[in-house]
Amino acid sequence: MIHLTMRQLRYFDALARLGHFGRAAEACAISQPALSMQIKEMEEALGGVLLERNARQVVLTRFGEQLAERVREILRSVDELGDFARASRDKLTGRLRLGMIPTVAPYLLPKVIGNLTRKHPEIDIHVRESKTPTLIEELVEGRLDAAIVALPVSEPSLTEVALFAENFLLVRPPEYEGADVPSSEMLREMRLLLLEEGHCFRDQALSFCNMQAPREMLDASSLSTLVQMVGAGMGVTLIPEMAVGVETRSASVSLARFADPQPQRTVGMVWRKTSPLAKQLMQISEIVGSAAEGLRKQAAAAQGRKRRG
Amino acid sequence: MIHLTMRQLRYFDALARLGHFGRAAEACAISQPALSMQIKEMEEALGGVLLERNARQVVLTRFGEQLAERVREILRSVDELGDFARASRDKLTGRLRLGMIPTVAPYLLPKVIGNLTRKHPEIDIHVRESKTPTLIEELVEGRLDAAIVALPVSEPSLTEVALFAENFLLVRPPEYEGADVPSSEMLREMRLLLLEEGHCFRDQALSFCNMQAPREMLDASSLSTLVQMVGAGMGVTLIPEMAVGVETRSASVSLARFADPQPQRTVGMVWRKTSPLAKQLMQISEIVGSAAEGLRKQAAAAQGRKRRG
DNA sequence: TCCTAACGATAAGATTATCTGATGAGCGCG
DNA sequence: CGCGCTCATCAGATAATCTTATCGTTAGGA
Repeated sequence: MIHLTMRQLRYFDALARLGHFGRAAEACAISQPALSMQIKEMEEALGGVLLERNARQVVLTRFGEQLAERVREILRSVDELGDFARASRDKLTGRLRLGMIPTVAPYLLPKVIGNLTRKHPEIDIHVRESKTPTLIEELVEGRLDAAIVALPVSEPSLTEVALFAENFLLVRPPEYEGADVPSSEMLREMRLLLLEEGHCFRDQALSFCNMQAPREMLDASSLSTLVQMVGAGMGVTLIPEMAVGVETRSASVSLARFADPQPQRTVGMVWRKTSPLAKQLMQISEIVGSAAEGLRKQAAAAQGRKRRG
Repeated sequence: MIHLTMRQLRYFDALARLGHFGRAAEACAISQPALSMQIKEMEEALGGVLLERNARQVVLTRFGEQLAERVREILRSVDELGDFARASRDKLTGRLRLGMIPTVAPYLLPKVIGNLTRKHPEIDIHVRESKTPTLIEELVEGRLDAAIVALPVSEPSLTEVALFAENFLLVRPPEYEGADVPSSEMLREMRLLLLEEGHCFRDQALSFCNMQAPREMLDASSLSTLVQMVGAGMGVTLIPEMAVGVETRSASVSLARFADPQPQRTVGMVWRKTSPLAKQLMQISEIVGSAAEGLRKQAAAAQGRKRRG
């Protein structure tokens, strides 16, 4: 019977991911020779070459590639044993790797971390901010425990829970204050500023206006930048309610609410259906949801002040 | 992050299976203290008690039980990495754990082992002889690579390939030689000797006669015994064609073939759909099939001699 | 009630596996 | 042609794991 160790699997996984002995060793917090040796032993144990060492790079053989997939799956299961153990103890404790999209994170995160650590001091939150596809991939692969994204995700292996829905508000240069709110058709005639490609919020905004992406190449990398651009008179944009408090506080822009049906998005939390933390995550989603609720109330108040001010 | 080793998983698996530190240690080919230590470390790593050490026995906790299931699954995947590696090398080589039912094994096995090792000298065949349910269980759990049983098995996780169909012949005491062959209805009036419970061949025989099990408690544990009992005038029985050569050579019994539709069974080979050896197993099934073909020709010749002799 | 056998836990020393740091060899690039 | 980057190899150090011997507990029989 072939004798593989967990070490070998972990090292190989790192190597397969990074394609570089030195960096993989660093990721495993060991020296490069240690990794080389384990990989070599693994190849001997399996009786096949896992990767080709070309001068400038390391490439997985077809065999190595297929094996890497299986190994990843195994490591995921092994890591889940730990989660399962924690869940069995039935307390909200230990590491929680949480992903968030960039149009939610800056506004929701402080509140979430505050509420969560207040209610569960033993919890150890690691947050990663990425766009939806990256988050989903990491989630499915077990490198995240849960993610907060715009729904729907429609990934069959994931459970999704809606946290809240929020409207999009129109941000215009200050001289528009009090002007009529344009319909979605009229928006198409205006210069609409957008986030760069890959942000789901960009697509949602475009979809509301029922338009293609303009080819102006002025895309911003954050909502904050967008609002600044509007303040500079470069055009108009949309932002989610949640961002109102933070983003319009110090900018000289005019905020307006669309007529019904207002554009909106649903933000929710997703996790692997098979996650042993399911029960805990459901609890957490409630905490996050109420944090968001509080935030939206603040934002509404801020908008009121803004409009009156 | 929790650090579990493959050792710990293997030792725990053995312990969960055997429920006994000493025997589990023996199964792992280590000393009992070594196993105790690893289990203890595993419990510490997971932060939960895996089993209760009562004075006379060890019992898995609910947590341990659930964990054991996951661990088994993981170990199965890990072991399959080896199989996968072999399969990738695309040669028929290495260990092959093959199960067979007792009404096939004694007749087919010598020929199969001969043919297989002749064509593939590097193959290392381990055979286990058990009744169908045991074989299927071990197969599904990854403790066997393939099994030869009577079809259908109807286990959704298994692939089944028919190897051959064989008729059942009537075995009577010698004085019946040349007498009319009874119909299946008439069989019910005769004293039909059967294998003990659990053999699929017993059920197939009963089903052909369309009858319940008689309550005579004379069940035999092998076809060989059955034929001897017939020779001693205790009744009649059925045997599969394949057994004719071996079982009636030295017994003074009369063989007769039923009128069509003759009773029969289909013998086939099964393996996990997910087995990385699938390709190889398909090849092997062909070799086994042709071995069986040869055997059945021999058996037919033997029957001819018997009838004439 | 006491003794014994069975069982799992513990401890000390030996053994094996794994790691580090130094160094070597192959290769692309300036 | 030598430099820098990369992975492989080696020797000695360190850490993980094992074995043997022994202990404490408990159930069952004398």
